[in-house]
Amino acid sequence: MPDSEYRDIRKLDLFAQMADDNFTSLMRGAYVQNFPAQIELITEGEPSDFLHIVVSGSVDLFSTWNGRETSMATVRPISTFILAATIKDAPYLMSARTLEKSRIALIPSQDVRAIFDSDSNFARAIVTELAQCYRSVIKAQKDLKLRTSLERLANYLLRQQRQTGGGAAFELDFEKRRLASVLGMTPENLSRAFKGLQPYGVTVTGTRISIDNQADLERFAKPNPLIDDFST
Amino acid sequence: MPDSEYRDIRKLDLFAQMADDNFTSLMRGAYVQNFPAQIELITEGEPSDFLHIVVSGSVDLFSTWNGRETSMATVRPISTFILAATIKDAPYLMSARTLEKSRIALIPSQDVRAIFDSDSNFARAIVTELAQCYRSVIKAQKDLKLRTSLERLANYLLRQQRQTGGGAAFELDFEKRRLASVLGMTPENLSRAFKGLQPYGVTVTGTRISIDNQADLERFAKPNPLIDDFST
DNA sequence: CTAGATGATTGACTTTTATCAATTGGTTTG
DNA sequence: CAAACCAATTGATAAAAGTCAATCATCTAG
Repeated sequence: MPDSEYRDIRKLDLFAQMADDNFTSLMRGAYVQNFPAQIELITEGEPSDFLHIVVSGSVDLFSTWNGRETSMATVRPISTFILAATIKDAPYLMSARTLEKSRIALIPSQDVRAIFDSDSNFARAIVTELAQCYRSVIKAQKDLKLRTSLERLANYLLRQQRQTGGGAAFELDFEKRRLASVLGMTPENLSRAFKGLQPYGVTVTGTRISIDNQADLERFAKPNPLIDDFST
Repeated sequence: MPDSEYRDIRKLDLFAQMADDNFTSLMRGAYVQNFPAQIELITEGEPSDFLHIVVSGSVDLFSTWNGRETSMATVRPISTFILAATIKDAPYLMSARTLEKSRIALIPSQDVRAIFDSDSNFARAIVTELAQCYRSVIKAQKDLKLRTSLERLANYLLRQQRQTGGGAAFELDFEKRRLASVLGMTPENLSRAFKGLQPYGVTVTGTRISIDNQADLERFAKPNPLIDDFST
């Protein structure tokens, strides 16, 4: 693993406070691999052999049932995924596939569990990370249960706007079909939902979104930190 | 706090492995209180001052937005709730109200955080608990995004059946209006959904459910451990 | 026991969302 | 360049779910 990557991973909240020895030992057992786009990295139901870290590129976490599929989350650098399965030594609940050419670090789950047992700083970091993940899913759940698809889209746009710096115009960070899946609707419906937001001053040109009337959109979307603020 | 309750709490996975001193010190700062039914114990958005433990009775975790309300989960004895908020020292994401007369233990959040820092067995238990909670919400999320309301109800009934021992007939464990909310539908819709399951051999009499054709219902519901098995 | 309250159900209707089919528009590739 | 492909959009329709109002059933308080 190149030194710069090693240092980047070390800087992750999850690893930042742990003992040097333990980090080194974790990394000794780790692979780093380049994957092309659209490769299925893990499949739900399989045992969790590795904790994964997205070093570059991006990864889609998705689930299937009865021939249907839904996108649960997108993982972007630099962060980990399937920490809970690793810790519990339980089967993956979600599958993962690369969205683009990606570089992924794989740390054997049993190493993670072993060092978790011996390094209390690492254990604490894991707690914080898991609590964060838990709260994120709860927010997603509230979004899904309390809002219509139009409201979900409106709030998604406002979040995306904030995340890209707050300007009136910004780019969607993934293709619309997957945005639809993330938001829990069909692509056709997303198309119509974008139209439905026109009266509130939303203009769409390809992947470019322009919010022409911030106040109107916010009045409609009613964003709420207990749903939309991913940092707390 | 009566001795028997003290011992029951001590037996919880979360506290079972921690040092005696630390447990005693946690409990010294704790209150135990009896609440009547329908009392709002915590309100979403408030700072998380206490980790709560349901000693007896039951508690509904729910959320609201824009005048709408949805039931997120039910907590039954003996377990804790809002652990993630306590650990992160972040605002509650859900409100909680007693469903019936309930006995609740309240442990000051700062005590939990302090002992979490010093007792690594406790920290480990918290990790396991959080990972469990996280995976439960992911399952709920999959249930919601991948299934229609009829399928959710069918699978709920099968889960409930298993949980009550597996017999063909069993009781619903809460009122239908709240079941509807948990399943993400309106009470009217739940009524119709029960009718919709009649062709698969489901009979409803008040809160009593009878599954007359197990195979048929399962063929329709297609239960999946990665969604419906809450133990992994 | 009865009146009142509350939850459950039903019917009629509307809204929301999904499905299917066809078209558009851009991109890739032989 | 043209064919092939694929995501996105659009229109027509169907299915799912929500809303509103009325009624029914159950339970409880006086």
